[in-house]
Amino acid sequence: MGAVERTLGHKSPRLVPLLEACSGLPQLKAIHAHMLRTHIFSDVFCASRLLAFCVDPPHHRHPPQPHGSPLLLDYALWVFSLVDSPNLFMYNAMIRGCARAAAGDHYPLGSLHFYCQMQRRGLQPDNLTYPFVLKACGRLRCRGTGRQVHGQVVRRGFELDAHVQSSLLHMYASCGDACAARSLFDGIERPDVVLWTSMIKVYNQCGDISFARRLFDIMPERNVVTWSSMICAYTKNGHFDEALDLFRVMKLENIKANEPAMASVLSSCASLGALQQGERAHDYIVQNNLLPNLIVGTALVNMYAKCGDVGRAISIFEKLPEKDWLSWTTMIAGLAMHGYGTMAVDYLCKMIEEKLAPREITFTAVLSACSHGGLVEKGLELFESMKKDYAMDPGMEHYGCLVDLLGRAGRLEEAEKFVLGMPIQPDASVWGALLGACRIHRNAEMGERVGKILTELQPAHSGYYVLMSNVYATANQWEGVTGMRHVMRERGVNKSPGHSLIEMEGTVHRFVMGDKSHPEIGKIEEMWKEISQRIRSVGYVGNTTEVLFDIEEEEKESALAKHSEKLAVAFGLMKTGPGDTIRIIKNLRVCEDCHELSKGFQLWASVSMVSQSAYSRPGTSVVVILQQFGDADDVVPKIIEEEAAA
DNA sequence: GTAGGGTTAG
Repeated sequence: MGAVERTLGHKSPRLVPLLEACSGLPQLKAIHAHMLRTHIFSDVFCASRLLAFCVDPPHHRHPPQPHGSPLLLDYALWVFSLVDSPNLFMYNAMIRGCARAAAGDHYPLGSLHFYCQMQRRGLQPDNLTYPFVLKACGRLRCRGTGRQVHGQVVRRGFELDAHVQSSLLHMYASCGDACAARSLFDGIERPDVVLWTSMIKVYNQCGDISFARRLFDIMPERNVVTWSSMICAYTKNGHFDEALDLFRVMKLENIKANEPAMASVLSSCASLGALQQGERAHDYIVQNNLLPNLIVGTALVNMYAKCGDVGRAISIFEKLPEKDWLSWTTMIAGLAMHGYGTMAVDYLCKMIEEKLAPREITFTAVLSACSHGGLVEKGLELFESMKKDYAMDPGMEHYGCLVDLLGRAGRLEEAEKFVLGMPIQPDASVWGALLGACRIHRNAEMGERVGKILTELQPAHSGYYVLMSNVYATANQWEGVTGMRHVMRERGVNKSPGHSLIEMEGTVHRFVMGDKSHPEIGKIEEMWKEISQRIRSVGYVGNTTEVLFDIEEEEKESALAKHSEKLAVAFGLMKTGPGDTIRIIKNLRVCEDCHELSKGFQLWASVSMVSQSAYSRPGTSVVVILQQFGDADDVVPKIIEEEAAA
């Protein structure tokens, strides 16, 4: 028998300690039943305490859970409906609970409903009502309603309350009204840290991140939240280097980062493929005791998977004390990137066994795992299960994955039929997946048909022109290639430069095709010459099918030699020693020749390729990982001899 | 008699 049951056995249990000891809904129901039996529920104070428990349960305070508990909130809604004339406290509790609820729009709407109802019943809202009414307006992105509430705030004289002010700023930020936020802020005489920090969100929301940074630099005081807000803003807007730079400054200023900051730092490392910096962030997290935290843990899994170390990702995932649907999905997506199709499907099964329902993006991840792992039948089966067992309408990504699945397996006609039979209008990503399959299986006839549709759908997207001329090139139809280049020039489309990133001693180096700007470019080109001679001696012939121009074979090879991934490989080999790992992150897919070449390296290195996106199409990122086993000079000839002997 | 507030994350 627990404390609650024991106390309930007393003649007149004291309510407050009883609720403090209560650990969840079953015990709460016992207490509620007792209150109804003994008629103390009709006491407004007692009923208020019960509601307060539902909205802020003591077991949710440490660690704080910003969204509250949906089950308890629904119970609160029911309890509230049993009360004849609720008081201000009870209305505030309901408005607070609904405004904070995690899922769906109907809860924030509930806040507005209770706010109107209390006034109809003659109750005056107070300064503690407004922060949550405004939060609800922000979450609903109702600028009109928000402005009306702002008017009522002024009429009732709460406009000088700092909490109300920051709620107003936040509401305008969420509704995208930077002007209103700015004029409000300018009217505040001595804004505090929180108000300044809210302004960072305002400018972040409307995309003016450099202005947000200017505010950050000039504000009189900064706290941890200010720092993490700025780091998060950089990450959200794709300024990953700036995010990591700011984290560095933060450490120099001896400010201890918190969980949200670290989640963003890890996410930036993931996008940059910056494994070393990610590892350092991991150390920092351990040293500062920021684990176990569900979100930070998931961010670590994501970082290790995207940086190419799926083994670490798995071991961290397995040790997470708590996992939700998103941590499972992140793990499945990580396995998909590394081609572990069967394992990804196993993890989906385990997730379902843990009673966690897969969501739409979970299916995107597992379908892409099937397509990268060649599990065609399993993929088709899961696609059906998604519709049948989970009542989901597949989205564009799911159709894209399926086209990719069929296309990669060479079932091109089936894939095309599937696209034509889709219940929603296929977009460029779906056609792009089919075009990619045409290139792999060298089907110029279908490729031309699909490419025409694509370049009409997205005339400014360079990737599809490139892919289409690749289709022509693989089929040796050079007139087609020249034609495509002509159309591109006519339409003003430029091939967006592919780049390769490589991290050395914590610095990320960027290479683009034919790039001469790197300070060590001379040595890099020397290194490349040496490598290419050596691999040529073991039988490497440049795969020139992907060069866009109709030029002589030798020239094509030298065009290939300038590919950014090769510059990065050469640089990596220069800077590392035996046993080191070389990781290269690409913004576009790796060209076939560079892929072949990396495979060629397997003579003295272990190579794997990882695509960072759900399904391959022009513009996806690919990670090339080279593991050096030994010094090229000694090892290569030896291995070759051994191979020859075998 | 009650107690309740603003900014940051995968």
